[in-house]
Amino acid sequence: MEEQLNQHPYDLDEETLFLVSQTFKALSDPTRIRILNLLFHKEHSVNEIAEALELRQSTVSHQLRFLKNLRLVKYRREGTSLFYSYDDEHVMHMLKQTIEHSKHS
Amino acid sequence: MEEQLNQHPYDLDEETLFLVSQTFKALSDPTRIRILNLLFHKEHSVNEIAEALELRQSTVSHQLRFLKNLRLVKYRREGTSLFYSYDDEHVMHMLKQTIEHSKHS
DNA sequence: TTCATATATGAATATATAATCATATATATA
DNA sequence: TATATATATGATTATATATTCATATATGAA
Repeated sequence: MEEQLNQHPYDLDEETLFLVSQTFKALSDPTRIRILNLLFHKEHSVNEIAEALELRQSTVSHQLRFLKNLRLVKYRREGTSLFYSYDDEHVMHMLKQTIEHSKHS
Repeated sequence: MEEQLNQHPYDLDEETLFLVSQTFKALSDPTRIRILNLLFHKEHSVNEIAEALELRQSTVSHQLRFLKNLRLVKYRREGTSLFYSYDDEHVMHMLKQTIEHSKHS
């Protein structure tokens, strides 16, 4: 028997609410935005990202794990390096649009 | 003389970064998502929102202030009631798309 | 196997944030 | 003016989150 906590006609069910909030939360942090913005152009290794954005390696790694869990990025291995690239066209499109929107405001 | 803190070619300037992160932060909280989702259909007073979503009046008021500061909602007065409606088509479009996207995943 | 390099992970900490309570403010009406 | 109703606000608290340091793990080369 399914739980039905949301009986109001114009309210969202919990699962949808969680997914939507998580997606936008991924895009709500400046560091994650900068990382994804870097990945627009091409894939980058963890160290490349850290150097380009002047961030600690562990900071980048933690944030990449966050993005990976939401399937917003993926990676391929090359030796000891992991090259990350984006993995969600819809989210990247939203990000790009909002960046353009913000630049002109 | 303008400050130039971001010398890296593929990085974003601070102002854009702040605007983008704030916009997505507005959409990253379940309560704010539910409020905006309610406003898709029509304007609502603060109490109507609180009742429909089973939230405290002060919770709704605080969140509406947050959304108002970002110009995502506006209001009109009618007696002692304030009727809130959305005020940013771009953001509402993103929200709707992401909700639909999440419902089907 | 040993060493070097790249990345991931866990714990700790500082900060941000959402919800709540109590109360203030504003408007309308008697 | 006095009262009722609707909303806003400030302080508090609990929770979530980002960053950092120290260290573990994994891969490749010598």
